[in-house]
Amino acid sequence: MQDCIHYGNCSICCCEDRPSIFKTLAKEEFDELHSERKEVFFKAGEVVFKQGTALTHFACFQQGLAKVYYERPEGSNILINLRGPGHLCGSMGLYVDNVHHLTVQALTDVKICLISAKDIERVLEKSKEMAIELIKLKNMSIINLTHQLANLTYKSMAGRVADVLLYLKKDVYKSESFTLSLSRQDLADLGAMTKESFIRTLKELKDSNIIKVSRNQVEITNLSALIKISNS
Amino acid sequence: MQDCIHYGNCSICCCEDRPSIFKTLAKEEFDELHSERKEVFFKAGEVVFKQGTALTHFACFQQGLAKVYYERPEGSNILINLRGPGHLCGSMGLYVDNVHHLTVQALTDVKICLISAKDIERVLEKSKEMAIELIKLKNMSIINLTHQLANLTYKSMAGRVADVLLYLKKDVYKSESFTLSLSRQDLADLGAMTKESFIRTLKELKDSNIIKVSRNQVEITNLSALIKISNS
DNA sequence: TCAAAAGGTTGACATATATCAATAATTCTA
DNA sequence: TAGAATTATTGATATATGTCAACCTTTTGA
Repeated sequence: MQDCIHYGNCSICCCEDRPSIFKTLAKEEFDELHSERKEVFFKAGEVVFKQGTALTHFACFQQGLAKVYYERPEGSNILINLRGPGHLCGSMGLYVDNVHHLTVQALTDVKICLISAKDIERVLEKSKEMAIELIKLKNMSIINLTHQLANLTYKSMAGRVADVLLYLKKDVYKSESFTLSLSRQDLADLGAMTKESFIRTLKELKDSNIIKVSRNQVEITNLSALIKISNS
Repeated sequence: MQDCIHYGNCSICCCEDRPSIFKTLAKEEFDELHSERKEVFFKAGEVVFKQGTALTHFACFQQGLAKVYYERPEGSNILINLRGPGHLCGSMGLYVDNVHHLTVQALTDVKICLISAKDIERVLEKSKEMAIELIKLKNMSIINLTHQLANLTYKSMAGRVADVLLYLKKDVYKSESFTLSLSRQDLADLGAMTKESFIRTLKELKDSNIIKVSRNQVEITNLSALIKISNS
């Protein structure tokens, strides 16, 4: 990674795991995005982007955790994914309708860089490398969504709960034990089930000594068993 | 639309509704893709792309209909969408792992242009317009998949069957009456349910005089009622 | 043309999951 | 710190959907 050419920390230059689309930029284009960025702090519970509103900025996450969900007309939510340091978010409506199609809400206090969509568009016109990186990112999203579609529609509850736990371990907390900043309802929304069902299935995993749970503390004690269950 | 500069018909120049990513190309880049294209015919039932194989070509559909599905390890399929004239398909693994993540199978006899992924990559390096069009296409896919995720996980069977019928009307056959080239199992896979459940629900719609069905002939007779059901 | 195969339909039944209601635990706030 | 509000948990029950088996219809191929 090239040395940082700017003072302070920001997700588009200094963050160890900044979004890949910013890694290939020439200094000039980089500066264009960097100088116009806005660093913003959100408190837990605050909404970063609201589904249906105009897409004016992208978010680069620096610190904290947020949930990204689709709000169904009748009120139920489907939680699509969680976003943390190094993640880009909010670009789904770009070149389509310039509207946010999902709501992003902070789960913990969060620090993000807001980058103007207009600036991104301008740089995309100049940097084919960034455009290609963005295509790559989009394809990765599509692959993920396809797997989610298959998993959420065909797996049993046990499999889906296992998937949720494995997702938290692998992509969110990067450890086999972690302290949740999500509510039981959030976890249930991630697995496309009711919170009662999630809780019950979680208890079964606990009773089988595959995980330890107490309040928001989770530890996966038998990973291979959990992986096996995730296939059901 | 600019006049066709080539003899014959092909999905990247003459087709009225050719994929939008080819509409902005300069003559030179256009020729590069055009001269290397391969026109191929598949018979109903033949596999165009097989999940897991190397992504060497994209497909531009000219005639016929194909189903795109994800094969689950245990054998059940989830049918993601249908592809017909003007549709592009097979680019999901581009810049990621260059592997096909879905299987594409002809439902009717099908005519497609195969365009080398290498050629596409080369042109993407030159044409920012095409890169931007591809980003747009990817975002549209992501928006669709998000809606599918929400619909398939939270709607009742009746709502999902209605969605399937409305999808066929709006995006596939573009008419309120049509002759299916999909089996009942395919339709069920589109709605994430068993074929028995699909058939039963279809019968309820028929008995309520919302649709007429006999074998592969379908007619939507009460569209507003069907739309109302699709929200349940 | 007939038998076999494939696909479609229906019914009886099992079961996974949601719903509703009551209680317990935790957190917020005055 | 107490009471209120939110969140988590558990149990009883309802219900939507899947499973299995039988039968019917259409297509296929010798």
